[in-house]
This record gives sequence, C-alpha cells and structure tokens, in this order.
Amino acid sequence: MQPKVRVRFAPSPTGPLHIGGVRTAIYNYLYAKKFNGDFILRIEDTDQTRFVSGAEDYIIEAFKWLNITFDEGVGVGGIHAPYRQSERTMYRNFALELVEKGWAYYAFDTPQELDDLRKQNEALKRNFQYDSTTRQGLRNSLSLSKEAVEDLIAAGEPYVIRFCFPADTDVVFNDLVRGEVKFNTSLLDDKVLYKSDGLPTYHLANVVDDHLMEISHVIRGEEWLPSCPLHVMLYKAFGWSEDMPQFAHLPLLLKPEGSGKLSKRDGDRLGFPVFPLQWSDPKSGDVSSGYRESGYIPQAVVNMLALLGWNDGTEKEIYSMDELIEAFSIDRISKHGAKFDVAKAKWFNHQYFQKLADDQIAKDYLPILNSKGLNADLDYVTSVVSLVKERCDFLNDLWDNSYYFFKAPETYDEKVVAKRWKDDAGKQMAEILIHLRQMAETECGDDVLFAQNADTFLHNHITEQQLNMGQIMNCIRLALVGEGKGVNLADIMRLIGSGETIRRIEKAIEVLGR
RNA sequence: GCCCCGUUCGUCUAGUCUGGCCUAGGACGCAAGAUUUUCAUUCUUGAAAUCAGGGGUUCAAAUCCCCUACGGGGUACCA
Repeated sequence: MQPKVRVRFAPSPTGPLHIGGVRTAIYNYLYAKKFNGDFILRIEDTDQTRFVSGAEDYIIEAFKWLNITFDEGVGVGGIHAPYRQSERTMYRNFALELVEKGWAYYAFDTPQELDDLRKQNEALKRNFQYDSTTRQGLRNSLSLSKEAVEDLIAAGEPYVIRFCFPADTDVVFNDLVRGEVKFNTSLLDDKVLYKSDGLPTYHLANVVDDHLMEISHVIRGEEWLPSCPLHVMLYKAFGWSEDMPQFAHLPLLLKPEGSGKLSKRDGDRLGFPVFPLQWSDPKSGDVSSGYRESGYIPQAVVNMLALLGWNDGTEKEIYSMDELIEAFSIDRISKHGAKFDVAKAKWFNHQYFQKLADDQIAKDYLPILNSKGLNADLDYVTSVVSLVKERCDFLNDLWDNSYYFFKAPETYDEKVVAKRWKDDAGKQMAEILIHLRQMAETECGDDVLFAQNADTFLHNHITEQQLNMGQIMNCIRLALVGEGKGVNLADIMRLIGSGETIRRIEKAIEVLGR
C-alpha cells in the first residue's frame, strides 16, 4: 500500500517569499489535495544570521491571500509540532547517532583555516574539497586520536559534525521530474550536518524532519538537486531508506530578459511584482511591490503560476483551484526553467477580472472614488462598472476608463479638438443643445428616456442636415468625456443624466468656441 | 575549473518515453481586416520555430544514440 501523501513547503524566513517559491508551494498543495493528502508548512530557520523579522508572518499572510491552506505547520499546529526548526531540539542526537554509527565525524577546522585552504587551491586552479582524499590531513575525529578529540571537546573547542561520504560510490536516485539521476561521491564533499553554533544545517534538519513528519514526497526547487545525493545517503545512514520520500526537483523561474534566475530586484526594475504581497525591508526600508497591492486577483496569480512550467496536455488555460487539483500531475512538469512574462500575467488577470460580479467590483471601486474626493452610490457605480470592466485588466484600470461618469472634463484633449472641433462646430453644438434642452424638459428627469431620445434625435438630425456623423458625434464625445475615447455615447448620457449632459456641452461651447 | 540539469515561434508551451498522422498545434504579445460615430472590447486573418549546431542509427527523426555550443543550478559552519 502506498503511504499517505504528505508534502511540505519549507521556506527559510530570510525575507519575502518570491513567486518561484510560491509556485513550488502551489505544486505541493495541488499534489497533496489531489491525493487527499496533507500539506505542511515548516519554517526552516536554522541560520540565525539570515533571519529577518516579519518574514514568517509575511509567508503566512501570503498564502492566506492566495487561499492556499495548510493542514499542519506553523500557524496551524499539528501532531508533529513544533514546526519551526529553531524550536526543535532533537537534531543534535541524530547527528551524534551518525557519529556513533561511523557515518559522521567531528571536525575542528576553523572557518578561517578552511577558507585559506580554498584560496590556496584556487590559486593552483584546483578545487578544495573536504572529502575522503583530504580528511586525513585536516583536524577531525578521523585524523586525530580518540583522546585528542575528547580533550578538544572537553576544552570547549568549537566543532562541527560532518557527514562521512564513502569514497567513489555512485549514488543513484529517481527524480519524479527528471528520471534517474546519478552522482559520484568522489565529487561530493563531507557536508556539515551540525554547526558549531549548536544548530543543524539544512541538510540534517530537512532529512530528520521529513522523516519524523512522515513526508512522502519532497517537491522543491532545482537548486536542491546537487545536494540530493547527500540527503539520499542520510536516509541510508539513519536506516530510513525503506520509507525515504520521493523527490521532485522543479525547474526555476528565470528573469524575463537576459539570463539568470528571477531575483528580488528584477521585479520593480522590469515593472512587475516578484512577491505576492508588498514587502518593506525592515533594515533598508526598501519597498518591493506585491501582486496583491498591484491589483492582481489571487486565483489569477495561482492559475498563472501553475501554468508556468506545467500543463495538462490540453489547450485549457483558465482553471479553478479544483480543476487544477484534478488535472495536476508531477510528470507533466517541464524540465527547463521558464521566463516570467508580464503580459501573460496581465492577460490572466483580465480573464479573472471579467468573471467578477459587477457589484463586487463596484464595492472595491468605491474607496478608490472616495480617495479622489468623489461620492457615488453603489447602484450607479455598478452600472458604470458593467459598461467599462471589459476594457480593464485590473481594478486600478477602472478610473482611467470611467472618470467621466463621475466628473466633468476640465480640459479637452488637444489632438481630438484639432481633429473634430472645427469650422462651425460650436454653432452646430449650440443648435443641438436647443433640442436637448427641450427633450430634458419634456422627459422631466427620466434619463433613460432622455438618452434614448437624444440618441435617436442626433442620428436623425445628422442625416437630415447632411452633417458628418463622425464629426458631430465626436464633438459631443469630446464635450462629455474630454477625450476621444469612452463607451457608447447614449450610455454616457443615460448615466450622467440630462442636466449634466447639457451642462458639459454648454461648457465645451464656452471653452472651445466657434 | 569541476559536477548536475536543461535547449521546439519574441515568451509560456503541445508533440519526444511508445520514430511515420508534424508541410510542428495552441496561448500571450505583435500586425492587418471586420464591427463600433471614437477609444477599447470582441471576432477573423496573418507574420513568427530548417525543432540549438554537427554527426550517426533507420525506408523514415523534433522524436533514438554520440559530440559540440549555449543557458541554468550547485560547488559555504546559507537555505
């Protein structure tokens, strides 16, 4: 029987989570949900020097926004708590167990000594590696006598515990994305498992926790592929090979232009967020934009990220979360890195924005209007939204496409004036105005009727007087909008009403003359 | 340097495992046309990959094998 699917997302709280990490989490989540498994959030904070306050809260808030929930972990608890590695104290014993079994050893070399060694070798164009060929010449429990080691430890000499790789052995493992991957131990160095500060390194903590938390599948970024043989060997050393998780190493997200993996700075430089939420660096105070603050819809972000490096083989592109869960499979994840494309991200958001209910959008639009010192009731705003939303990708595009429903133009686009408001435009408008005033009086406040009649009148009037349709209509548009854009004129007149329509035309005649 | 992973339109990708249906399909973006009194939307059409390059294997290769180039990752008492 297959073990229960249990996967984890294990970020390090060294700053805001970037979208590559978010995608990794999404794949983990989809996989867990597909098999009715568990999704765990574990915080890997074993490097105190890189800890950034606020990062953990940020991560939790980001997933909350994306509507990705954890079954266990920091913030939700669970039977394997604590889920913050800094609060887990069992690692030392596991490291010691490996020393006992001969799979690891104490090493007393200082960082300075090792650094010097690396530099020396580099100067000789050689690669220094702490391994079977060099360990005898270094200060460790393999080269030193038992007494010497005991004395050093008793004297409080700082030490680390290193994994002892067997010489020249092939480590082969199966990767769910890449197939069989093989590394030879002669190219691997004896990685530190336990640091002199009393905390484990990623490798030890990760393997121990994945085992203790009964993780069935490790789905993580490709940057971990080279250290995977160490992890495989650790499972072996602990005697856990039987229930070692399966590995899947995901391709990385690359910069949209040039080369290299997507990094923090790319976003604002290239005009798109790399973080789910806005982030203010607690030290520098630098602010990086977020998807949420940029007006993206969370489900659009999930959909877009899920499709960046995965597809189900069909031509479908818009998926609900349930559809993603249903369709997801690890073996259809692509093997190569993907460049992020802002235009496509906008397109995804456009698709989701169109699906939103008009009154829902209107509710979110209200505060934006208020911030511009404008007031309008929800019904009116809803009507406006229904007319203009299809031209918007984001909530924030609404204003540019609908400002004229809320305030009269203060200026008139010069290019449009030059093109449309010529000859006796003012005279013609004045004449039209007489009829519109009459209509407004007859209709006494029924703007729907007014707009209808005004529209019919304009068409007839233009035909009868043999006027230029484009010229006249656009002069009215110019008067109502201030520019040569906007929705259907009748719709504008209907919403702003007869009084406002007339006022705006009067104003245009007054300002533009002729 | 060394090790590992990768390479199909500008971008994301389908097709590769199980060679022939691929004169390589879709989407984004781009261009043109239609619709609209305008802008946008929408619709239609189009341009866009000699499948990184070179060698094999085969009746047949984007698909299998080898080499090269390029890209990415790793090479820390970081994750």
